[in-house]
Amino acid sequence: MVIRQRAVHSEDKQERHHAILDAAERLFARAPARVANVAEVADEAGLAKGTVYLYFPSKDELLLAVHERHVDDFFSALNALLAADTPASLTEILTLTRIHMIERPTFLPLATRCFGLVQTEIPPAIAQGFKARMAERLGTAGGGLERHFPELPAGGGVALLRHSYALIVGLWQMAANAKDMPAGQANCGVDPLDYPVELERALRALWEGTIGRPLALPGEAPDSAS
Amino acid sequence: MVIRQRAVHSEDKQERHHAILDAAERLFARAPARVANVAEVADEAGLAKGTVYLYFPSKDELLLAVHERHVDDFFSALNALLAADTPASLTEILTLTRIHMIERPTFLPLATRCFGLVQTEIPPAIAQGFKARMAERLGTAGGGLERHFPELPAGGGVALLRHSYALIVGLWQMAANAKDMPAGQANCGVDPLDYPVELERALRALWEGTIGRPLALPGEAPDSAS
Amino acid sequence: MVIRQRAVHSEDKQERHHAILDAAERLFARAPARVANVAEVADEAGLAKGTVYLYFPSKDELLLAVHERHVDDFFSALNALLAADTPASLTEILTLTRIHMIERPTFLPLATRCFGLVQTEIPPAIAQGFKARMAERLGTAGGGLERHFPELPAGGGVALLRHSYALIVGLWQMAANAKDMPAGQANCGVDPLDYPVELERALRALWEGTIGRPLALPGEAPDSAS
Amino acid sequence: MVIRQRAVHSEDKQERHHAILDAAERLFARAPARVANVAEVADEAGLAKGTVYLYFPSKDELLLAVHERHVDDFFSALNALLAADTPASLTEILTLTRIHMIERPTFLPLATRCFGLVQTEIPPAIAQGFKARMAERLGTAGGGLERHFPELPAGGGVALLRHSYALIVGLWQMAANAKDMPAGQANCGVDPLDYPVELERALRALWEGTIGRPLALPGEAPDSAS
DNA sequence: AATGAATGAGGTTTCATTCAT
DNA sequence: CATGAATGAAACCTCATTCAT
Repeated sequence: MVIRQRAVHSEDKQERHHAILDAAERLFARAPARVANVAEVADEAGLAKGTVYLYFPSKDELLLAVHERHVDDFFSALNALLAADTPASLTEILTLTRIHMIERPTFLPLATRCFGLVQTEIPPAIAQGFKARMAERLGTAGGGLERHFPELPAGGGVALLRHSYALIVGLWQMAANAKDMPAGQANCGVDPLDYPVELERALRALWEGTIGRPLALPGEAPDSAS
Repeated sequence: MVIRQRAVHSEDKQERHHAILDAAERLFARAPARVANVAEVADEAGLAKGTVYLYFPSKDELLLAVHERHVDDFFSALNALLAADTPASLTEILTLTRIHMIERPTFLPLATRCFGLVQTEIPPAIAQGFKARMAERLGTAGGGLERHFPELPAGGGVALLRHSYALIVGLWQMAANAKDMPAGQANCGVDPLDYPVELERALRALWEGTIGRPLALPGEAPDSAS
Repeated sequence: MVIRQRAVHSEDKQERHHAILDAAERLFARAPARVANVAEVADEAGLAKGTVYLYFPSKDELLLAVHERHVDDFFSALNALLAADTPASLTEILTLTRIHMIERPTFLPLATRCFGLVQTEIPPAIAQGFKARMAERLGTAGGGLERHFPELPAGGGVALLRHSYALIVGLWQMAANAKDMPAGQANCGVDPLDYPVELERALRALWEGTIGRPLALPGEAPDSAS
Repeated sequence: MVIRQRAVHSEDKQERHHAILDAAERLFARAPARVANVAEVADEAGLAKGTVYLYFPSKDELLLAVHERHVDDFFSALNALLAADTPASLTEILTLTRIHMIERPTFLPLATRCFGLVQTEIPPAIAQGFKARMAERLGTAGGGLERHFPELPAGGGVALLRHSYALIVGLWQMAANAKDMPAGQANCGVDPLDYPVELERALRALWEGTIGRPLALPGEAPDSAS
């Protein structure tokens, strides 16, 4: 066992908090198929099982916290992009998505899992807090989006983000399930789903269908209305 | 038809099979938050626990079978629509979606759950069979779609169906999460998500963005290319 | 399913009886590590599960019947040998043992298993019947032995047979357990147990120790007292 | 010594370990016919079911540990006897056997049961460890035996111990089965088997046959070669 | 006599959480 | 604060036996 000092100061506690989240994320990245149990998380963090419960009231809320950190990272980057004066392109937004969601191996499995948690396992009060914070981030980003794409009606930014997120999560689940499909004739002429490619196409179609005009491809001029 | 004490004939067995699936679905509809255990399913079906195992090799495969029946119902209806000579409208397709997925209270929770099962719990051979059957249904429907919407390139039908399904599932997960959001200022100007409405908008945007032309609203002329 | 005629005559029933015993023995020979379940036995016999219960009151008694048939075969051969006028040699007796017990792959695993059954699972009345029949065979053979080896006191034949059987069964269990012992230094200079060789040595020692004089080796003159 | 609520130190854990083994042994002694389930063992030890699994990875390995403790006790005593300078007599060895095997009511039923376990239920790695430890004990004792009985060839000590153990176990199984044999004529002149008496006779015969000279009876001079 | 569908008791194991130390 | 031993509910699955057909 690693002998660790006690976290007496608030900053130390923050550090522990992070260490546990990191450990959980690491384990999840290592084996996205299963959720590690608390003992493993504690071990990975160099702590004892009981200590985890000093920092998180339950395993579910720990998982939710990991997820919320993911979401936060994405929205921080998105809001930074949208806060700038220079018009943002769909391509730039897609890049953010790729970095924070697609290529982060834990984002999507965890998002899927947390959806169920918030529904059922998390105490309502906690769940509401989570939802409220999500709504706030969403509102900010949605507003920013509307500034960059004036075709969007009021509320259209939020809606477009929601739809996009739905597509990202939903398509990933399909892609994960379509993997290892039998080859040959058995696939009935249905190509296996290449998630990143397919997602970009789908998002582009969604955005163009929503905004009502073609949006520049990478390398072209920015597609925000000037 | 008389309900036999024992399912001796093949048709009786089919009936039992269905009865067990029905029982599982009923329980799941009653409490989508949790998956009933096998004892409950057996009870609900009026059978003994062991009997369930005569018809399904494991609990997971029972759940998957419920899900597959859902999916089958939807695709049957869709293919029937697409097989007709009269051009199909997006509205008609959306109606099918509503009936078989949105308003069937077990479809979406179960779809979400089964995604995880197929990934990890189901024996690979069984999982592959499931995926192959899904691919076949998808291929058929995708081909039909391409006949009705000639703007779609080869493979575009399958892709559009996939994207739509992704949107349906993903947005439902968001909507389920957004429910019970705190009212008042706390919602930060973000309206709670009305799933059916929002989904229809999103799907319409997706389809119009994909097909490249406006598709008629309900009450208007059919939008398939004549 | 194999459609079979009903066994109406007594001889037909005997035949079924045998068929079931044969099936059980075949399965046990195929996988001595586990006891087949009743469904497998029925299947192997080309019958339905319920039919097995028409011929044997329980699975345990079926197993015991297989074992008793084994034992019977051995004692029949032994008694035939001892009934002859020509003196029997230890070598001849060891040969019988080898044929009926050692090289019959089901004898020893089943003997071990049945020992437990008779103790606990079999109804006392049935168990007593089995024991009484065993005692009868043993008494006959013991008497025969005493005629061939006059050094044996009254009762010494039975005792020697018992001791021999104990050695056969006990040593087999040790040998079975010693198999797959780690090689190299780890075996502490203890050679792995070669059951047939070791058993012959042990039996010879036991018999010579009991009878009190050297008994001829194979190829030598018969060792029965003339 | 204070019985701690929680076993925090290594020695406390050893104690718990023992307590669980003791509980299992007690239950087995009480009803040798059946193996208690884990819940019963836990109960008997005053612990919860889960706690047993903190100390033993599975029920089978718990049983094997009880058996190994038995065997260990016997070999410790035997090696202590053989390590002494004074020559050991067969009588002394038989006494050890009686104390540790015959009169310990759990030794023989458990040995019989464990034989099957090691064959099939225990993971190979664990089983090999068990076998290796058994081989080591056997090798040590066999070597000691050869010092006390110089007539034994190299390896003869191990062999004699094996044969003796085989006789002990095998004859016990016969004796246990012969118990409750029907009285009167039905026994065909075969006396019921008095295990301790019969075993002593058989062992004596085996040892004399192996060593090649009469070994003193109790009360006589020591029979080790001087 | 034959079948095989139905039964349901019975046992093992996991793991989130608590709380004595 | 930190630990990790202890808990015990929860769930799955097998299979000998019964009995309606």
